[in-house]
Amino acid sequence: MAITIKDVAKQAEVSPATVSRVIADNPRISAKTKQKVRETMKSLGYYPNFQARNLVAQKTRTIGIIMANSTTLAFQNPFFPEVLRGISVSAHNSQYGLYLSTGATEEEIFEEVVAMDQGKRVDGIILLYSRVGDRIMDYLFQSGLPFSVVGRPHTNADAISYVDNDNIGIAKQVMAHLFGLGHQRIAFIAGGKDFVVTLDRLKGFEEALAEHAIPHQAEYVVNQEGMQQDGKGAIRQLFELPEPPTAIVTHDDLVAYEVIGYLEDLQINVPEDVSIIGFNNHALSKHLKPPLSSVDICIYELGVEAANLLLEKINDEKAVPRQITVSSRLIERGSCQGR
Amino acid sequence: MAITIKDVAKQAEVSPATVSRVIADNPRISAKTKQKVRETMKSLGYYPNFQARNLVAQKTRTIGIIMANSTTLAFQNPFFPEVLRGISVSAHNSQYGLYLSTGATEEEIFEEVVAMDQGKRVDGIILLYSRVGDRIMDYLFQSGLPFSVVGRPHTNADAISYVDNDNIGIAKQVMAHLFGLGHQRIAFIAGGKDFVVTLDRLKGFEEALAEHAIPHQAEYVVNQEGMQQDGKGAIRQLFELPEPPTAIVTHDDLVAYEVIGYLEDLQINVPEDVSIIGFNNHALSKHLKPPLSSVDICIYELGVEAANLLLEKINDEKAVPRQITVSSRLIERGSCQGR
DNA sequence: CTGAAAGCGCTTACAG
DNA sequence: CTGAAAGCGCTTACAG
Repeated sequence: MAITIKDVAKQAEVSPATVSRVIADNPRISAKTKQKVRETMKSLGYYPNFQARNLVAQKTRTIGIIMANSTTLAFQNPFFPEVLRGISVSAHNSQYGLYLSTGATEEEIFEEVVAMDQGKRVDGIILLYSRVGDRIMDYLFQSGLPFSVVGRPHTNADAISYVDNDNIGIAKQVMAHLFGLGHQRIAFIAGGKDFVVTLDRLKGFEEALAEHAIPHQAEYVVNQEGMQQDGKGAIRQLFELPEPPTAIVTHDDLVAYEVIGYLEDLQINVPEDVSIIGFNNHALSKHLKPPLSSVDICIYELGVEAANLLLEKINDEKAVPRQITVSSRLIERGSCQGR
Repeated sequence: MAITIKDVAKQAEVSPATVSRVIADNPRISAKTKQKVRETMKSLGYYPNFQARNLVAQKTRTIGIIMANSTTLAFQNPFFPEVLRGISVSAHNSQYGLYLSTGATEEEIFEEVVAMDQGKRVDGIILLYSRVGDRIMDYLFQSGLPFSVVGRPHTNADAISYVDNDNIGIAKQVMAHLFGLGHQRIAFIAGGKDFVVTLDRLKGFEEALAEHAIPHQAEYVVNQEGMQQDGKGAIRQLFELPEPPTAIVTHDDLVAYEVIGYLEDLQINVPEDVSIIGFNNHALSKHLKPPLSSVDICIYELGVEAANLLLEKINDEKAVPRQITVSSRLIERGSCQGR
């Protein structure tokens, strides 16, 4: 059996209450007593039991992290580890621990969220994604449990603390860059279509076209399902169009390189024949050939700020929901060319 | 205030003890009572409080995950998310949750491990790496807390449950493949030098050379520190040797592509001038040019088995330590050529 | 088959 | 400045 507060109390010849107060560094305890109790704790190797402490304190100093369905490609790209790194740093600074969802299906994850909330397993939750009509977000919204989101919520956004990039704006900037190089026929390889980030970037894409009076052709948009089922075929189709694109924007660098691979098979060269821009600025993108122009969305900062927003709500019951826009910028490399 | 067991008891007109037994599905409770209590739980929206339950049960149904220093490049490559996915699946199947270390330095992580153990915050720990002379491993070994390791422990390996690839063997296989293609001067870009996985692969590398009576040249081994400080310089140096290598083995695919980038800058072509093989079989490696020959180490399985080993120890106090070797195999693509 | 009581290891008003 | 007591929300021998 582990050392308890009673063992320390007995050994130090004080009451358990006093030991507890020494742990909490209560100012009403004399320096002498504190000293004595602390020595005893040390000599006995005492460590407070978290379960007991949490039970009476009615809090856990733990943050729940909800990630999207782990069977998706979410795990392939570096978004998850990088955002987690940001969250870790912020949580660690405030002495919070991290509890991870493990479910593989949306149903399982939903159950976990309910259990985390109702079972008082965490003090708050960070939702690592935002999708349209998400049960989990709806549940959190009505639960009263503090939470924050990485990504703009599709509904009730004003009433929710979240971090996001200016996805519409950055998509327009990417388009402006391509327009500036003389491109008019631009394809867009989009992420999962129920993710708000996808909708926003697509909106920026379309707005940019509209502002330049370029008609929006649906064939130029390839959705994630199309890429996953038959990426090669999807790209081939794109270039069998009567007017094939001269530039491609993809929602992720890894996808960009996958596309570049298919293009090489089709004898289409990047950037000579077609320009390409990715998102997420993968560590590899500056080393590979061609070096990829990519949008750095500052994933680490997204994580840090999401954790900060959550901690703000945890620490202050009536903190007003805040929204943080993390900067993003296009990093130009060698994958685009004027025409 | 949340609904407690007492509320349910009152409403269902039974004792709290009975409600507790219904939750545990105790066979001594009549079907009728169970039915009644369950209905009441549902109608009140009752959820058991984990803290309370854990406190009395003296266990947490939570697994602690210790990852290496998050400031390292560990986060760049897909090992971490993939091994975590394996652990998640196994943990979820057994209804265990995951608690993550957040520390940025070894000291911080050590403190967390102690807190997880002494504070009874987790039922066991999975250590995601194995390095020489690791305080954390030593602590766990003497603590009595169940734990398992991804990677062979450097000391006391027989007394510890761990999963690993046959790193010596697979390194030798990689070498045999290159020998078979006629390569004799082979460079090795190694991982962190205090990781056991690095030592094992290096051992396989050296044994293979010895078996082929090829002298081992220290200049052909580039360690991680060298790559991180000045990767480009390190590769240039390699090819300024009087007898430059004709093949390169790297500890990770991403590093392989980084190297390939430097080689292109040096006007050295892969695979015509130099062959290259990576480890970890990154999702991208089949799409990129050149498609990279790579060792698939089955990261997901490593995670699954590490979790299984831990659960085995958690569920059976006196379970004997077991070691699991997860298969690994070289996947040949276009990055090697005979000479 | 069910209940009353004790207890898991803490914290925190309430007294003094 | 310190202690005795009650209580956080459960579980589990012990009775009956």
